[in-house]
Amino acid sequence: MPELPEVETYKRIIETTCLMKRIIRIEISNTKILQQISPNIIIKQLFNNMILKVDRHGKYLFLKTKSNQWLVLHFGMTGYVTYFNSKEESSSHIRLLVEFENGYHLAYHNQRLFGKIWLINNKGYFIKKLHIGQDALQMTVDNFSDIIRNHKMMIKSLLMNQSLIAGIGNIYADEILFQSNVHPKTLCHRLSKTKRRNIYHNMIDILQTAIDARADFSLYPVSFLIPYREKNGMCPKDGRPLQAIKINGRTSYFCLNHQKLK
DNA sequence: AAAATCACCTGTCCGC
DNA sequence: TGCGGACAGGTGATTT
Repeated sequence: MPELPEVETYKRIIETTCLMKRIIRIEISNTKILQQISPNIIIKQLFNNMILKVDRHGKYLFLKTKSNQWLVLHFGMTGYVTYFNSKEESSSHIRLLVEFENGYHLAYHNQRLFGKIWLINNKGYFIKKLHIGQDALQMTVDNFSDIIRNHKMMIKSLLMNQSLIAGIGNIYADEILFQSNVHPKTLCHRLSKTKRRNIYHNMIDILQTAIDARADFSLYPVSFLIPYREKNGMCPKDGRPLQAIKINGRTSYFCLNHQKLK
């Protein structure tokens, strides 16, 4: 699930529920997700601690603790968080569970185990070390345009490249190119300045719209491609069948009628 | 330099 | 009904 709008939504969930509450219990049910740290250390560090704030960079969440560390969450393909009281919430895929002194829980769910959790001291160094680029929503139009101009790869590959632009994944890349009327295989250096700027503005609009809808697809505008991204899907603009091709091993959906390869 | 391929995991859906 | 394969909103290493 989680691209930038989903992760931003998780950020807001945590911000509005979990800040400044003492942690009284930590449960870790999968150690594969933990990166270079043992469950015991995480438990020891989080116990009696609290979350002071939450930052997001691309698809990563950074939970700052009172002890001045960062609990870093990445969600992979299937991760999400929930906040709940008591045991009514039972999921077999909760990998990290934090209980606060008010009796509520923050759960990190992850079915496919592609997610990762770190506990680090230096956020800036972490972002640099993992080669995570500038967050998509923090970019300026000139900044974004220059990145496109300076590469020869396919535009969809660039949009999904986390070291160049952080936060866009397979489905929002499709959405951005669909709204921009650009074929996903268009080579970056062939795009005009006008087109580059147009893609930028669509990117910002789409991400912001998705965030405002709390990444709930059912609340997205009818003009969005996302709900139609499926086998035998139809273009929401003209009703024609969507094309499905593979780019970098990921399925790209687009409408050949108004996303032509020039 | 950039695309394709594979690997990592679990679960579901589709076709024979 | 059952089994096998393809596929899923991600990332990283390796090969072409």
